[in-house]
Amino acid sequence: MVYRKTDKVEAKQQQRKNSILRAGKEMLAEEGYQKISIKGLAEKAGIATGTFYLYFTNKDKLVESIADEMYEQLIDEIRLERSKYASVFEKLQASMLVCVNLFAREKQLAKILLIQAPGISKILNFKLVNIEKELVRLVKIDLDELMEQGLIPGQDTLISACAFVGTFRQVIISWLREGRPQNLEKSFETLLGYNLRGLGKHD
Amino acid sequence: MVYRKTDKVEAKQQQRKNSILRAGKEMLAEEGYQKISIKGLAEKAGIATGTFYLYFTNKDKLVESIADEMYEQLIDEIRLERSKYASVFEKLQASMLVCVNLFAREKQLAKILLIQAPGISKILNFKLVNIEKELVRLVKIDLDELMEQGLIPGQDTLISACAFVGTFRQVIISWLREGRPQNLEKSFETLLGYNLRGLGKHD
Amino acid sequence: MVYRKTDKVEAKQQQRKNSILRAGKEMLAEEGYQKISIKGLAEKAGIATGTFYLYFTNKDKLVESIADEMYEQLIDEIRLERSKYASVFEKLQASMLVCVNLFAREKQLAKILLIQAPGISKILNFKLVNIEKELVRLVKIDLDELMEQGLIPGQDTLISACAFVGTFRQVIISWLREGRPQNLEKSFETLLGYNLRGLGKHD
Amino acid sequence: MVYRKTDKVEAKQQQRKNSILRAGKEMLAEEGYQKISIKGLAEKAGIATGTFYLYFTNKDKLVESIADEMYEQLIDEIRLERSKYASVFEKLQASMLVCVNLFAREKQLAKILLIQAPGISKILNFKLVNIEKELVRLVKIDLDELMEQGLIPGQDTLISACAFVGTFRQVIISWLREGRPQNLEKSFETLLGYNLRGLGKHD
DNA sequence: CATGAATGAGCGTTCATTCAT
DNA sequence: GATGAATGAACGCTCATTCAT
Repeated sequence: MVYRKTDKVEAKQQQRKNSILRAGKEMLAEEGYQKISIKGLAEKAGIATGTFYLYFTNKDKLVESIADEMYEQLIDEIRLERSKYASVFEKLQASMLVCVNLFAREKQLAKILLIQAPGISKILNFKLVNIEKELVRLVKIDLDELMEQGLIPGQDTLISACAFVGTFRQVIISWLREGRPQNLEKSFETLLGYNLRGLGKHD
Repeated sequence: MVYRKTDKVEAKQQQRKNSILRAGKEMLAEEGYQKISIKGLAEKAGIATGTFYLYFTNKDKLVESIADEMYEQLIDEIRLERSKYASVFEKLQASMLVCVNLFAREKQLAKILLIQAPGISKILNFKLVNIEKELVRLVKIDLDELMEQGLIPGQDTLISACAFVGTFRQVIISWLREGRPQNLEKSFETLLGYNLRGLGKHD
Repeated sequence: MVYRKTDKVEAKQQQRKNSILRAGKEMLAEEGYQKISIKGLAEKAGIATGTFYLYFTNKDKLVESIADEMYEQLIDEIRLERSKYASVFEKLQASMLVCVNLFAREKQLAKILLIQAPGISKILNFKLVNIEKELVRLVKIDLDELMEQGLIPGQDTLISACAFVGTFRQVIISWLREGRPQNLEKSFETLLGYNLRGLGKHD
Repeated sequence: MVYRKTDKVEAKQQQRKNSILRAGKEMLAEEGYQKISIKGLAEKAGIATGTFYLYFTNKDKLVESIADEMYEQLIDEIRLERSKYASVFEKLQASMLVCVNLFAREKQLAKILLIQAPGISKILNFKLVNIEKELVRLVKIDLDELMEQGLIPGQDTLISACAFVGTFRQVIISWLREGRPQNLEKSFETLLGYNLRGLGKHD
């Protein structure tokens, strides 16, 4: 991608938009959607309340943007990481590692996605839920392939995919809420083992 | 004193309280806490707004009542069911079966607990989260015992307990959101197998 | 007046009405009109909320009744006491002494009349104000007579009557609010002297 | 930053604040505290309900502001006027003349202070009562001094101060309520004479 | 374009009054 | 007549959104 030389104004505007998004994520992670007041958000972003509406149609649209950004960030990283491996097992493993690492790195994102998602406006919830669904879908594709290849026994891969994702989800939630396990990334191997056994992976 | 609180009156009142609770659960399941307006709730329950306050101190207290009710319902059923079995494996299995059956029976309860829990007033969120934590705690106790008895290999039982609960959680969420798997109860065996393998249960 | 033999029921009802009036006065003196809730009033009077409306049309009417009762009590006592004396000076003196003694005896009544009167529904305020006006009117009649008799010099008796009543009013208010002077009745002589001098009473 | 708080804007805001205060005083004088509804007040002030809260924290704080304003206005005028005279008699006279003139000029203020004061929120009542107490206190100081100087005979100056203030209070109240005396300021001399005689001022 | 004061619909809650029992 | 649960209008207040500057 070739960068078009943006003039100062355009840069400033992008910067403003980003500061709004950043403030939005922060508040979404800490307080939940309803607690966000545009006045408070604007203050945090260093702008006037009215300015917010120059960048986002309304409160809902801001949160939609946050969701879209999160979706892209997660799926892009997964795509990128998967491309580095050849075997489906490795690809599957890479997918989950990306999630764990991303969430470990960006707690905020994790809180929004795994904890705050509901209780938000219908449309936003829909978007956030979609991220989760997409992850299960990707895992299911992998499992179907592994089954076809005879690397795992025949099974209801929808259930298995849910189970697979669910184990990670629950551990991450525990880590977010209670700080246990202390080191999320270290738990990855343990969890992966649990799931591979669960899938009945042939040695 | 002529006015007597007759059985009929008392029955009517209990009925009213229940209709408020029912309306509350319904709205909580469908819309989330913040979207509940007392006016709307009262309309749904077929009462005047003021009447609500004869039965509940305020909005928060209603949701607390719902949470408490759910907590008791779930934990009581688990306790009862566990008492029927002797082996830890059977007890563990019974615990999860209770959950699956209860949620299959009371979709609303499942939605509130698994989907809407956050984004609710701090105190309520705390209560709902506690239900989940309690479940993980109970499973962990079982796993610790199984490990001691040498029925499963040495492992980080916190991770395993999370994983265990997480698989059920995710499948139930999928069922709630997308209707798949169609028959939740039938998936139980599959899911149990996945987890027993994951735990490394000795044959 | 010959007492008609009332049956038990009628007695009970009068008793009830009185207990409502008593509770009303108490609350009016302590809290002011707006703070009176019918529920609280009923509780204090030992009746059910609905019962209140069997005895009084509404909240306003209760307070009107209280005002009427107070008016009669004060004016009747004044009339009675005045009748015991021949000279106008003595009658005037007797009028004020009645007020001071009554207020000293029934602090509640004083609080309602001198402190809480306004801020009450228009009509009630009107009634309470009338008590005060009546007192000034009575004093003015006395002063006019004294002037005619040449016992006090020529003067604007409206002003003098207001001044006369005002001195008592202010001292009583001070006593109600701050407890000073400690003994209201002892201050009567002092105050009377102040006013007689003020009126220019010939020795 | 393009938006600048220009003088014009600031003037507009001060004007708005004043119109709220004016509406508040008007309603307070006519209806009493409890009858003020923010919606009604806003309507009278020509603003939206929400706008009120940009200028005052809440209803109580508005009335506090009104009280504070009144207190300062009265006490300041008294201080100023007293400073123009040397003898205590003149100072005392000046104090009361200020009151009479101020109340004659600002009927509203008089109504709030002398008629509506009670029945208002505890804190406000406290403030308004304090104005009255302060006046009595000031008068008492003067009387104590006059007594020390031998210009008036020995007496209970608390009672005398109350009496003194009470005469003015009652006349002003009569003027407010009934329009009599028609000309308040003309009555001042009469009233002053009454009190000086009452105090036993030596010729 | 940026601002933040202004808006007013909508919230949770109270309470004088009604009415079925 | 007595009861107290039920009613719903009205309250003080908040906050997403608009718009004059």
